Amino acid sequence: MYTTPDLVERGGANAYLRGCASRSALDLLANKWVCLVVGALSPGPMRFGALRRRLDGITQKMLTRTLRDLERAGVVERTVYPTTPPQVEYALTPLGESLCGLMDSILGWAEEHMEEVEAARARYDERVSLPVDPLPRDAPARR
Amino acid sequence: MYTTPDLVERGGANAYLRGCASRSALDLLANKWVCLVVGALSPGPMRFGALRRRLDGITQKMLTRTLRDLERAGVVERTVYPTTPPQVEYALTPLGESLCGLMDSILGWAEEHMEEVEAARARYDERVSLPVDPLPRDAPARR
DNA sequence: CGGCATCCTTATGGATACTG
DNA sequence: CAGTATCCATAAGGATGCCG
Repeated sequence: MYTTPDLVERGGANAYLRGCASRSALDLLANKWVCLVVGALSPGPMRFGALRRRLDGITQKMLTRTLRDLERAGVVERTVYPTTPPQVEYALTPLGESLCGLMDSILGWAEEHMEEVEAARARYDERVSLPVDPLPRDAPARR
Repeated sequence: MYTTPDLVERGGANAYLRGCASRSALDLLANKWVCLVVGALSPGPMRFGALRRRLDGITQKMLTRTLRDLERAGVVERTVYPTTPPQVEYALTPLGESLCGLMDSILGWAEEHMEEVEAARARYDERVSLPVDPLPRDAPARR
């Protein structure tokens, strides 16, 4: 079981309440594109087009919207070089850089555990597609 | 600037590609309720109703769906005690517990930086609602 | 108590076309 | 190049009612 004094402290009474820091942070961070953009900018500033190519599959619309949200939140900084054609470069602010560790942890967890997740899903789908298998009639039933 | 050998290694060439581990992990984890549920279960197993009360504002539908997804992914385990009325208890699996550190980091980041985010948003909204302020005409313009 | 089923509204996000 | 604007399909998610 996972517990730390800190978690007990923070997770106690009214963590997870509607307006608290964790909730608003998750409103910002619990977003696929946000995480990917921050991750992509970790190594250094990047132009719009480069970001788009790096984040395979993102549409121009979603990239623009995500970058605006992050700029507004103070996580990225947008610099326009008034050349022709225009160049727009995005970089993490110090606040944005404070997220890199987090994003890196997610990446690490992904590579360490996603296979296990896939396997669990396969087992689950296997089980639910089975006919009613009569479990042994002792202690708590697990589906 | 944030760089680690690891990040350069992992974030190189084709991280963030469509089918890779990071993408599927984000499909699972970049979800408000998923994070909150894992966080809520960190201290120990909890019954459905307790979870619902703890996660202020979640609907029964979303809680059920989230728990099913997590059960399928092997992150939580569902145990039914066939009493009347029925009791259903949810607990993190070892895989689920491997996420606690991550969730805790997010909580920590939130409490450390969300005020700064709010402030940045206020400044941003201030700036964009201003009339066209003529910037000094030197190097790169920042919006 | 812990769901599932249904209806319905809103948000998300893709495709496409146009612009400085 | 780096957007903005528009339209449209689908998904997310809330409200409500019923059930074992």
